[in-house]
Amino acid sequence: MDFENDLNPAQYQAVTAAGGPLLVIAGAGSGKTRTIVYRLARLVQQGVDPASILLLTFTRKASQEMLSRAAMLLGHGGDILPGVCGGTFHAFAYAALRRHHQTLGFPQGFTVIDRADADELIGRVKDDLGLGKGDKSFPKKSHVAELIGKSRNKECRVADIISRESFHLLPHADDLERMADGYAAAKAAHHLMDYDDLLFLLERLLVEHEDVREFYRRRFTHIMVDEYQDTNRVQARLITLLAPHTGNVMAVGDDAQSIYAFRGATVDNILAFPRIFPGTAVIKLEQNYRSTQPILELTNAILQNAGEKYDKTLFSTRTDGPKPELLRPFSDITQARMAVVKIRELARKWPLHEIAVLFRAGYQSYALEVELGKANIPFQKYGGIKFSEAAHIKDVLAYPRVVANPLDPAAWTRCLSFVPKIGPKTALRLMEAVRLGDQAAIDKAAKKHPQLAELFAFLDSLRAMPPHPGPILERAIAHHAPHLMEKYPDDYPRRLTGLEQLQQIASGYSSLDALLADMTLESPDEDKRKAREDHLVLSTVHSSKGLEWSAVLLLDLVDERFPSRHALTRDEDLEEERRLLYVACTRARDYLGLFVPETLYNRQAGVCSPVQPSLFVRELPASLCTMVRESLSGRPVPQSDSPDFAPPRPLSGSAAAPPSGPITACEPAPPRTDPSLLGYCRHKVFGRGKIIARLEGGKCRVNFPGFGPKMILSDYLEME
DNA sequence: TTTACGGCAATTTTT
DNA sequence: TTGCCGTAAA
Repeated sequence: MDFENDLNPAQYQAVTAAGGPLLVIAGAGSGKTRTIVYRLARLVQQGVDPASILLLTFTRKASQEMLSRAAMLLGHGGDILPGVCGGTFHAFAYAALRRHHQTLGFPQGFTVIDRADADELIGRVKDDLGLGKGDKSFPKKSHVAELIGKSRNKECRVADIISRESFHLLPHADDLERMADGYAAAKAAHHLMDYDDLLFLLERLLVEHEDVREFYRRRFTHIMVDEYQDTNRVQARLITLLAPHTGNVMAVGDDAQSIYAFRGATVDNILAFPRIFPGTAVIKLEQNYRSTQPILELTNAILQNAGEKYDKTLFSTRTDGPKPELLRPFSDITQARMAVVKIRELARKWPLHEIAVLFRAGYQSYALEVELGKANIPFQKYGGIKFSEAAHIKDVLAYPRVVANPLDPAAWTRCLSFVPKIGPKTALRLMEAVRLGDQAAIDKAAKKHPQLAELFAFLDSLRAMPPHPGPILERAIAHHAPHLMEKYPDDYPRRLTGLEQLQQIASGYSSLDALLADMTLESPDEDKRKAREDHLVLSTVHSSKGLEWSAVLLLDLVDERFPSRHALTRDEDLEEERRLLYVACTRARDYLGLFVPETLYNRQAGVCSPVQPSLFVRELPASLCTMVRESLSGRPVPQSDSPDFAPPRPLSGSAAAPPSGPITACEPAPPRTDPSLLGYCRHKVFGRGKIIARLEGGKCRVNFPGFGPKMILSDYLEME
């Protein structure tokens, strides 16, 4: 290993830094992973026992990649560096809690629940408290779950979250607090833990049990934390608690890439690190190995207007390359077609899997997905449903879950839902009967439903088996197969294949609990990146973190979409959107294309309305990109003049026809008396009404039942 | 109490 | 488009 040659001076400094706290600010594409891997390898080479190194990462994939690369450096072949304890905070917390579960008063262990299970439980709490019945203004259970989760991650009251970002729910604040309490109580009663509990409970374990804390502080002499900018407050406290006596805590991150504030991550952690660990050496990695200089100039400009940060300016030795392009389709609908044309062009230069299309939110790629289908371009979407979230997987896992924890309500309802005539209510009663050991009630129900007796017999037989996940899963799948066929008649074979994969995964485990926890903590959503050969990549910006492509296209860079309209009111939210854009643009190696549609199609109104380019695009110096307009044929046309962000002129009047094709997209709007514009509409005060006529000045005559005809500005109407 | 159906709203990001 | 929720029928 030739550290000096393989690394640049800053990287070398980070890799060879002596003991003590170390903070590495690693700009995008600056060889962050390389630095961690080399440091890991060097420590081991210097005789540090791998088992005394703790490597905390954001995803399991990241940790595996680092460990196997370090092993390679050390000449261990393709193996993963043996002994190093690596994984996510949640997975580490789970392992620790499991080890010490008696200490914490969970003699029977516990089950980790995912977001869907939490939603369900919260729904039940809502019913129990009799809240929200017939009240349309009461938030849905998943929304409530979100609020509760946020309050825990940010460590404030639910009411605070509400008053900060959902003030329309303030009338329900008390009820929502009660639900948060009820949810916590329900989890305790059923031996369940959600993601947040894992972290808080680990903290409690370490604070209250000095012996346990000392155990870990001695066991790990070196702690390395990746993506430190995405840690929340508990996670930072956990690091402090775990910090070894040697003081060897290394945090790596980039404050400019902090994009998880919505779930409690705070940039403060990385900014405060040197204060919390006095004597911290701070090293900045600023040389970028990924992108061309023109792309970096744009990304640096995006950061220019950011608030508090570690100042850094990325530079590259790759001075060549085209400027980023600003692509201007007529609308978000024609954007999809224009993107396909662009993708075809890029695909002449790079394989498809070197091209990615990124967007702010999952739904923004729907139109493109349709066009890609028509154009026969294969693609792979990231951020979609994960393997372990697929319904059939959860269905099958419900059986072993009942075996592992007979108090698990979500698991019971799932199993029992396959017995005809048994719904949520009966399922709940049966679970109670099981809990109380009320054999009479169970027998009675079993007599009534023959299939129920079968199910109980089956579950008992599972319980009687030795606790090996492999065989248990095999039986569960066999038992479930008929239901699968019934539930997914056309999709049956594909899902069965998925279950066989699950069986494979399960047989690699020796403990049922560990399998179940892993399935909720880190779904093996595989290395489909490399596995699927030549697929275009579609991804949300969040899921693109840490990845890179030769060419990157970014969709919908207009106000309300990116930045998202939810982020427009508060400054800190807007700052996060800016960093999100920064992350997106820094994924590109050679080509970056930014789509800025001139109009957005409004489905309800059936028209396209003009939009402003994204705030972040507007503030960019025009010289940093090239503008390309959409021609009538859908082909891009380079513009000789520099970008100009005067608000786009309305195509005709206040509305244009829906863009069904490139040509019709700019046909003149129909005359104002066109009957197609005389449909039904809604008004905040008068309710539903019928438009009788369109008048000058954007006004309409509308007939509201019960109120009679009124003259209304169409801005105040919502079309149906 | 279950199940089927239809209306209706919403649609950010996720360990 | 989906998916949630309330309603009505069985």
